[in-house]
Amino acid sequence: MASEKAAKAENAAASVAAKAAGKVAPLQSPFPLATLRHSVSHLMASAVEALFPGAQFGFGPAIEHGFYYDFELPEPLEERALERIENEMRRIAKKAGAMVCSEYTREEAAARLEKRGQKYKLEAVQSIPAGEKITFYAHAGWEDLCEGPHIDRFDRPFFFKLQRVAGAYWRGDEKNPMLQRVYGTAFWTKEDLAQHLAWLEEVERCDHRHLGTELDLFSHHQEAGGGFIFWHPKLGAVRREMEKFWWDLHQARGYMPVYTPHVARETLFAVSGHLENYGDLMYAPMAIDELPYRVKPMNCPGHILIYQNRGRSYRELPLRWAELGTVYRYERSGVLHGMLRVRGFTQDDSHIFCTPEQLPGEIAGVLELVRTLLSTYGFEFTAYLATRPKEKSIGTEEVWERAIAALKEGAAKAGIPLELDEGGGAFYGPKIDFKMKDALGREWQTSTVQCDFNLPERFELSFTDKDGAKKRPIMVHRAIYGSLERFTGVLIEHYGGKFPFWLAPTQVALIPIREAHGEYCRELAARLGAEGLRVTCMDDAAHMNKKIKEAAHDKVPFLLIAGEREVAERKVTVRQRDLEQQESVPFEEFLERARQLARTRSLVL
RNA sequence: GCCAGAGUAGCUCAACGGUAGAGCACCGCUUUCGUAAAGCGGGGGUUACGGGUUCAAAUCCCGUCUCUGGCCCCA
Repeated sequence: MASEKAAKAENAAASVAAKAAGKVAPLQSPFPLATLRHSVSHLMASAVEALFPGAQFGFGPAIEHGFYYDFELPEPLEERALERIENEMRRIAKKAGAMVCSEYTREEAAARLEKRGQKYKLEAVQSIPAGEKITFYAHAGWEDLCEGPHIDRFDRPFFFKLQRVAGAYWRGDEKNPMLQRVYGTAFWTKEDLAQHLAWLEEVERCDHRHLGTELDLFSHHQEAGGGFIFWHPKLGAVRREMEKFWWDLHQARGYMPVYTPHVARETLFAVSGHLENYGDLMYAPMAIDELPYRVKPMNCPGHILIYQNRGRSYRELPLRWAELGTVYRYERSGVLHGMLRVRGFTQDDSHIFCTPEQLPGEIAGVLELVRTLLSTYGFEFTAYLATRPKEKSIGTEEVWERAIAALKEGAAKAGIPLELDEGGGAFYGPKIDFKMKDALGREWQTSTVQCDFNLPERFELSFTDKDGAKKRPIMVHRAIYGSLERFTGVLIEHYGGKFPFWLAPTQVALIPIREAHGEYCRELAARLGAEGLRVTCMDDAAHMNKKIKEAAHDKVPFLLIAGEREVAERKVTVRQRDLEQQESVPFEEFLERARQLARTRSLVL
């Protein structure tokens, strides 16, 4: 078992490394890539001023894969203007020569910006703390307030591309005016740029929205409104496997299933505090028998009602209750995105009610569960301990300390290292969030474990302890998939639509060479089906070339081809996804292999 | 929600003021074939929806819905 896990992890790591290779840029030249990109953002700004006189400038930093610069322009910027800007950048770069840094006093700086009418830059210069240096960087007669650092000159070889235009609020605050942002990227070599662009193409190819259409996995509909996912049968099959796996893990760890309604009286959410703290994200009330009801945005109040239904003894704790609970949240239209950001989604939600003493053990249990689940899908992950927020939060300092200590202790027990996310906790308690890395090297937030001091208080939860005293239980919220929709969307991209055998919507396709071999194939299909495998028998009149093409298009893991030779020897010719070479094996041997792959939830295929 | 762009057959796209088209998919007939598209034929669109301009609108204008890229927020 241990070696099997190691093999899984190794396989996943190799695939991650291979795919991520595209985005790792080697360090070269005397300046880091981020410095080059920052300088190219200046170059772009100077080009924009040349082409759009009267432009106001915001900020223009380097970011993870490139840079951006925010502008306020007299006219809307269209994507097709990017080429013009690029050409102007090349023209300026040719004659630019050196990049020169000058230091000024606050007054001098303000005067220089005033002269050019740069209102955003003026605001920026005013917010530079006293005592800090105020510098400008200039090239080709164009200067910008900037702390640097920058490359020394523009006549070095470098390669860039402007990518897209977008809107962005000044200083990220939606009360401020919206500026136009141009994103781009830059590299020291042509090859690195080409490699990065190839990686972006690969990301595009793996986009779950495209694959979702191509593989007939899911859809959304204008008739239903944005943010609601319709799972097609093929993705339904994947989800059933995910749910089965999920439940197997939970059952083995002492969780019990609960089921709660989707709608409840508004008063329930008033008691829970959701109305007050979460109201903007909740759907409007509906009147039932003249009383207001709400669609649930979270599952916790429902689980609490079950807890409260009778007195609880310390003997029962910890209680671990789990539900695949579908919740609905009003998300602003602009944030919706495929399966990754939706308005209705199913959380693999669970609430653990326990004593303070039990907390570290419970946390360790959850973390182990997270690790087992994520690694089965081939994800690497990082765990972050999120501590008390600076602004409002509830609970005494002592309670927070104890909970954080319990989270740390639990993580140590489970052998999971924690990064620190200072002040990132919820107002009601500290938490551990997981970021998992997919095959393309991108990070996603899914799993979370949260301590909650708020709800037990609000609902006055209690248990009777050994000494007969009523005490307050601690509540742990945790979700591992987070949202089935989001996790599945990430999975589609992670696998590029090539689901491993255990998850594949169709696991095996049988292809008879002639009609006469159809009966043999149907028999084998029935055998495989009886094993619980998802099989299709392609015994219609089409030519076999076409069937192979179709099955390959659907990314079916195994094609079994049977003609005269196979029928005679009770064999099948196995054509494995993405493998040129094929082998002819006894059917029983294939069946055993398929069983094994499914049972172990192998990532190998 | 905000800024910008877009919505034509199931999918990918063409037509960009003058009769809405192609490839793939789908259906039918023929073909029974040894490894990634067999041949022939056929059906399918109130051009997202609603209004307007015009002799004439997929095409121009306005509104709504949905989507895309971002901002903000988040599972």
